[in-house]
Amino acid sequence: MIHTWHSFNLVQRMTSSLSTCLLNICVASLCKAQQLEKAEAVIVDGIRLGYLPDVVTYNTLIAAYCRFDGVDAGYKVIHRMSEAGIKPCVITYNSLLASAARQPQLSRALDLLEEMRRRGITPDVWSYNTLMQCCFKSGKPDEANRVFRDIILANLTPSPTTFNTMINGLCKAGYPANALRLFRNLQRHGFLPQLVTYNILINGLCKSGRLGQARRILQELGESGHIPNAITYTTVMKCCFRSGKFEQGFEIYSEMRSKGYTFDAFAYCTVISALTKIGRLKEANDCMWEMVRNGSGLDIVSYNTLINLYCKDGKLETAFQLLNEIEKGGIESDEYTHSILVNGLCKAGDLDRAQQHLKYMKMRGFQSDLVAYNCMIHGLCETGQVDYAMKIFEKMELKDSFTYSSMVHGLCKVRTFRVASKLILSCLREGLKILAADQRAVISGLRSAGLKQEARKLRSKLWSARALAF
DNA sequence: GTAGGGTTAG
Repeated sequence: MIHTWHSFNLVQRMTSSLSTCLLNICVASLCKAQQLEKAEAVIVDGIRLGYLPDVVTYNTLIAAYCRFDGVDAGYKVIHRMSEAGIKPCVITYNSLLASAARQPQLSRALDLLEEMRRRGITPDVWSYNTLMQCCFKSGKPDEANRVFRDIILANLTPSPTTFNTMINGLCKAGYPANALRLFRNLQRHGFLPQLVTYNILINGLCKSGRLGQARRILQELGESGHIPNAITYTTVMKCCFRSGKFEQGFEIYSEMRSKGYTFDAFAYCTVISALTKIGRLKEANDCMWEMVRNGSGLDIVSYNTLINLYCKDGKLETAFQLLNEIEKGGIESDEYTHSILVNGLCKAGDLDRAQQHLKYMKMRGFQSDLVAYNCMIHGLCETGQVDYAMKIFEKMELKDSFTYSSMVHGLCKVRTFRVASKLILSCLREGLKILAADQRAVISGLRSAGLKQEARKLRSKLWSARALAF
């Protein structure tokens, strides 16, 4: 009797776990298809029919809400989870943390961590890795470093991701030398770099102009036994384009093709923008159509690349049409999209419309409109409206070396060398550099205008600024 | 449930 009862119980348990498993598969596939409301409905129906959800069901749902709609959306599900009598676990909170890191919202991430501890859920190395990533993305490398030290000093075993996140974060924060030092230190302590690690480092070193070191790491990657993947190829290709070695970059592109690597939007955009930059528009167009044919679901970066190509090809109306279409399709444009368009309008000589578009950008409130303003300054100077450019220049709160260079260049064109010289000096005070050609133009301009004393003074200031740069 | 590559201006 007892034996029968026991088997019955076992069968019941097995059936119920099987039904939960089915439910989870169903919820996961709906979440993947971004049909979150349907997934929730399935959970409700499931409960009615005896398919009981478990922590995995809710974790899947929360992860999807976090990915598609942000932390708050994910967090709301925790209440429904509790109502169903299921307690969140460390994975639940790690999804929420990841979402906070993506934004990034550092204070939110710290609150979540605190809440975990309060609820008796011990954060694991994933939680801390994510927190580190969040610190880096919030522009706080020191905080990230502190978390890193905590991981090492606490009873947590750092994972390869811990090191990769740290190396990547240091590169992105402008400390590639520290990243390389950490990499070497870890190697000395027996850390075997993963392919990701090499990719991170090659990219970081290349972007900071350390081509020799990047090449050395690429060579080490070859000797490590890892097979470079499409990401490695795209990274190295981009490195070549950045340093003006276009032919070498295109060779890597051919090699990637002949070796049968699958092209994704990252690879296509790298090639299309390089071809666009050097005016090989026919090839850029061919590549673009190949991407459109092959690529499922182009994102805003891909569209920006296409819009840029249309602008450079003189097809401004097509560019604006494309913008309309993508926004109708629910993809949000960003500051790149509109800076590209402002630049296109300036290059086409339509300064009025460029300025209108700049106003529109301001109204939409993008993260930054610095590049668009720089294009405007440059465009106005090129069309002889230097005074107007200067007015805009003076109103700009944020300026960079492009802003100063364009303005100085424009002032030289109308032989206003004294003002140009003043601008160079304030540029130096802000720690920015302007193009050497524009520096020379101002010095020789001052001289030719008989302002020899001022020319000498500017030259010596520029000289000491260069001397102090390292 | 965490980490890597792509888009703009002088």
